[in-house]
Amino acid sequence: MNTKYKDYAQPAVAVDLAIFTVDNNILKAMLIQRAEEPFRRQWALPGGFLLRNESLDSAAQRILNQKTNVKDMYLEQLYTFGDPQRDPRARVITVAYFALIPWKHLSQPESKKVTDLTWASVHALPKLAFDHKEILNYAVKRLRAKASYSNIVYGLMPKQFRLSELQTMYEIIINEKLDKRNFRKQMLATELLEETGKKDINGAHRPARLYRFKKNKIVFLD
Amino acid sequence: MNTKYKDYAQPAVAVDLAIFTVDNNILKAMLIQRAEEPFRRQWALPGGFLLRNESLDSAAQRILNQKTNVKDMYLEQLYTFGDPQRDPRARVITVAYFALIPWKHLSQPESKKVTDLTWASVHALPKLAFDHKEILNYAVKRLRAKASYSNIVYGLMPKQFRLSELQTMYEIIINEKLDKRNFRKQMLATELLEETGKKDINGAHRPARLYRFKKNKIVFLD
DNA sequence: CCAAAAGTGTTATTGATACACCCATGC
DNA sequence: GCATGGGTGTATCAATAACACTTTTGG
Repeated sequence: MNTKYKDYAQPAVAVDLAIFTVDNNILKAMLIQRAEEPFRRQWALPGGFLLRNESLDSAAQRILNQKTNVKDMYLEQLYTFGDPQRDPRARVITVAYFALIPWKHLSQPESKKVTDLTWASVHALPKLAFDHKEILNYAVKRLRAKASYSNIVYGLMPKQFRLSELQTMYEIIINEKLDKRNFRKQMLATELLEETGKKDINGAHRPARLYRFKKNKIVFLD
Repeated sequence: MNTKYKDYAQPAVAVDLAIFTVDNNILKAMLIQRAEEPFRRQWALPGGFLLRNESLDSAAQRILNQKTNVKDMYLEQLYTFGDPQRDPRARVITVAYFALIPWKHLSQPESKKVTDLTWASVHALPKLAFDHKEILNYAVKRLRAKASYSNIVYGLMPKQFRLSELQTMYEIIINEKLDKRNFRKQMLATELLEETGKKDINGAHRPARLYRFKKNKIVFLD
C-alpha cells in the first residue's frame, strides 16, 4: 500500500441498535430523541460510541441495558455502515445490531414519564437522524427474512403464551395470515414447546393452554 | 451517557477480505504473507486500513483490485470483528468482506512469481495472523449456507461452462454429492441459464453443451 | 469396439396447503 | 343459550429424492 499515513481515516466507531418489540399487535422500534446537534430534537436509534476496552457485542449490550432493564434478549450484529458522509460532524462508522424484546418484559420503565424515548410503528416512522432510517429498514428486512425460516420470533414472546398469540406474532412479522391447524401442527412438531399445565382465560370463551419454550430454545442460522 | 471523552475507543478501522476461488476442485482462500510485525512472515487475509474519504464497500473493492485484476466479482460484507485484543499493536476493528472469483479469471497474475501471495485450501490452512482464522471460518460457513439456498455459486463459475462443472462446483462448496438428473432438472427450471450453442470437448467422450448465465444473474437474499 | 462423460423420465416419498366443525367458558 | 376464541384431522397438491440406461465422441 502506497498511501500516506494522513490519508487513513481515523473514524469514531459507534454502535447503533434497532430494538424491536410488538405492542398492541404492531411491530415497533425504539427511538430516542436527540438532545444535541446535529439533528437536535430529531428521533434516532439508540446508540453510542465504542469504549476503550469494550468489544462490539459488549457495547451493544451496554447500550441495551441503558435503555431497558431486560436481560437475555435476542441480540445479533446486523451490518456495518460506513459512508463517509453519514455523520456531518466527522467520520463515524457504526456497527448496527438488532435486538428483540417481548413487550411484557419492559413496559415497567415506560411509566417513569420519559419523553425522549418512544416506540414507533415501523410502518409510520418519523424522520430519523443520520442514516438511521436505512439502518432500521435493513433490520426490518432481516427480521422478516429470518422469521420465515428460523424460530427468531421466540425472542418477542413472553415467558408463557397461548399458541394463538404465537401465531399472531408470526403473522405480524411476516405480514401474512396463517392457517391455524397447520400452524399448530408445525409448531408442536418442532418439539421446542412444552405445556406449562396452566390455562389462560381473559374473555368469555374456552381457556387456552399456556406454553413455554424448552430450555434449549435455539435460534438457527445466520 | 456519562463516560468521559478519554474512555472512548479511538480505533483504527480496517477491511479484511476472505477471497475464495475453486482450483483443481479445491476451495481455496487467498492469503498474503506479512512483511512486517506483528506476525511478520505469517499468513494473513488481504486487507488494509480504511481511507479518509472511502466507504467500506469501496475499501473492500480497492483491496481486491490491488490483489487481483478481476472486475465484477461477487463481494459482500460479512461481519465486523472488534475484540479489544485482536491486534496487539492498538485497537483495530475490522470489517470483513467475502468475495468469490472464478479461478479462470485470475490465474494470469499468478505467473509473475509472487511468493507473498498464496491460495490455500480451506481444509489445510496454515497458522494465520490476528483472528484471521476465525474470520475465514466464519466466511466459509456463510458461503456454505448460502450455496444451499441461493445461486451464489455462480460467482465462482467462468463465463461459460458445462452443467457437470456447475454441479461439481456445488458439490465442492456444500460438500456432498448431488444426483445428476435432479440437478440438471432444477438448474434448467430456474431459467437462469442459457445455452451458448457451443460445445466443449476435452477428452475422448461426447462433447458437452456449454451454458452461460443470463444477464439478470441475480444473487438472492442476505 | 472400448472408455469416458453427456444426456435423458418416471416413480415414490415427503412436506406443504386447503379446509370445517365441535368444545369450554363467561355473561 | 349465545358469543368468543380454543382445539382438532384428513385429503390434495407440490416439491424433493431415488434410480439406470442410451448417446456421442476420441483413441
